[in-house]
Amino acid sequence: MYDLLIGNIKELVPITEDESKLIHKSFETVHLKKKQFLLQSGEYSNHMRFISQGCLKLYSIDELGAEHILQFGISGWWLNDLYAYLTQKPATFFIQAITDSIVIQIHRDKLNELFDKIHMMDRFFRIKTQNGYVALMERTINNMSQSAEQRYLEFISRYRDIEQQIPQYMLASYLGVSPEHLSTIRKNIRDQ
Amino acid sequence: MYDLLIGNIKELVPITEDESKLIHKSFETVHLKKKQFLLQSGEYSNHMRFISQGCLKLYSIDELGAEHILQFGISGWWLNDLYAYLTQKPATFFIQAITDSIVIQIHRDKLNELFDKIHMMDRFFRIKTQNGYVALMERTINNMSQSAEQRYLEFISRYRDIEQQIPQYMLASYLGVSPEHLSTIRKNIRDQ
DNA sequence: CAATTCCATTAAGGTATCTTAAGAACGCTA
DNA sequence: TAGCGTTCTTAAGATACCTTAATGGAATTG
Repeated sequence: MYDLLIGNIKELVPITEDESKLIHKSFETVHLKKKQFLLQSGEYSNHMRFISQGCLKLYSIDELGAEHILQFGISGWWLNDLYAYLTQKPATFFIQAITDSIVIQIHRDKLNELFDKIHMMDRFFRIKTQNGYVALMERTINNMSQSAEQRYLEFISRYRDIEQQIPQYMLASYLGVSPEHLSTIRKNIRDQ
Repeated sequence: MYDLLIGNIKELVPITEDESKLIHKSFETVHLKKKQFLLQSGEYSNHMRFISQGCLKLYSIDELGAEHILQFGISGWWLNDLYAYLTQKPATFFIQAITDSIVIQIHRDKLNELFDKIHMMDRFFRIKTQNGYVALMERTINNMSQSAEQRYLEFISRYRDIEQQIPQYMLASYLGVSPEHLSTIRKNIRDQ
């Protein structure tokens, strides 16, 4: 189960056998049932989280009670309310399991220890964060320059594996449209 | 002029006098006239860039020729097409001076040398990127959950110093609305 | 397996924002 | 200081997307 995590790290930076053991020991495992929360708004987010199995969503709820999904995560992805983690303020986001899931997480204190002991861990998270930043940048541009239909088509071609694990209204929330509108978009595509 | 850069680094991580000299030597200075380009789509982005003076914009142009501003940068900010820098692929964004500007930049090869020589530089860019990621995350949520008027009000209260350096149609592009609509938004606020 | 809740579809009317077009104000530069 | 390009404003008609509401099918639970 930890092979996925260690493999994920080794893809980007070299680590020794001893270091990978130390990393393994520093993480803990969390099992989640469908709809169970890993983090709720108001709580403190003290862990960096890696999805070993399943599918989760990161979302916020606005003043009107509407849910806005910022990110999905599946096996092999990192997922967190990074703002809450970094600032150590109460979270503004929720993280919830969409399907039964297994998450491997490390406490901030342990991670900071790793940063001091293993230079490559700093580099690993620098690169991971840069990649995450780039993906978010692309998404922002897409949201600004593309129609909902274009965004939908891009999502399903890019993340077919995610689309198959989530209900359609969640995808609508991620795309920033109402479920009804996503339904008519799909109808229009069908009718073409 | 480099004091701002060194200060910017020291705000986040400790570095020695020798290291700060090495950092200084590794950067180069670029002077830009208003409207001059620091990077154009199709070019390679081989530098990490820090704004010493002035105001610049990072934007893309979509298939219809419309400009979408992803980020402004002013004195003391880092600004780059991170995707092009990291992947070493041709840039998809433009970086252009809005006012006469001075940029301090470091070539990727030199920066990678610094990463190997100075552990804290890895950490510095990890934290910087995390902060940038968090800011972009907030912006994404705001774009999804707020009206154009709310986004405008938030921008001017948060970035008054930027608003004063840029024409209104550029702010419209950043907010993702037409200049005409931003104008009517302002009129509505006035009339309230 | 029946009941109930959840989810996707469809349609109608409403709202936010866009597009186009025109003119007014502003700020350079000759 | 006149002239010219740039930026901002206003308004009208068009469009994308939302809200509400109703229906039927699918999934979950007792």
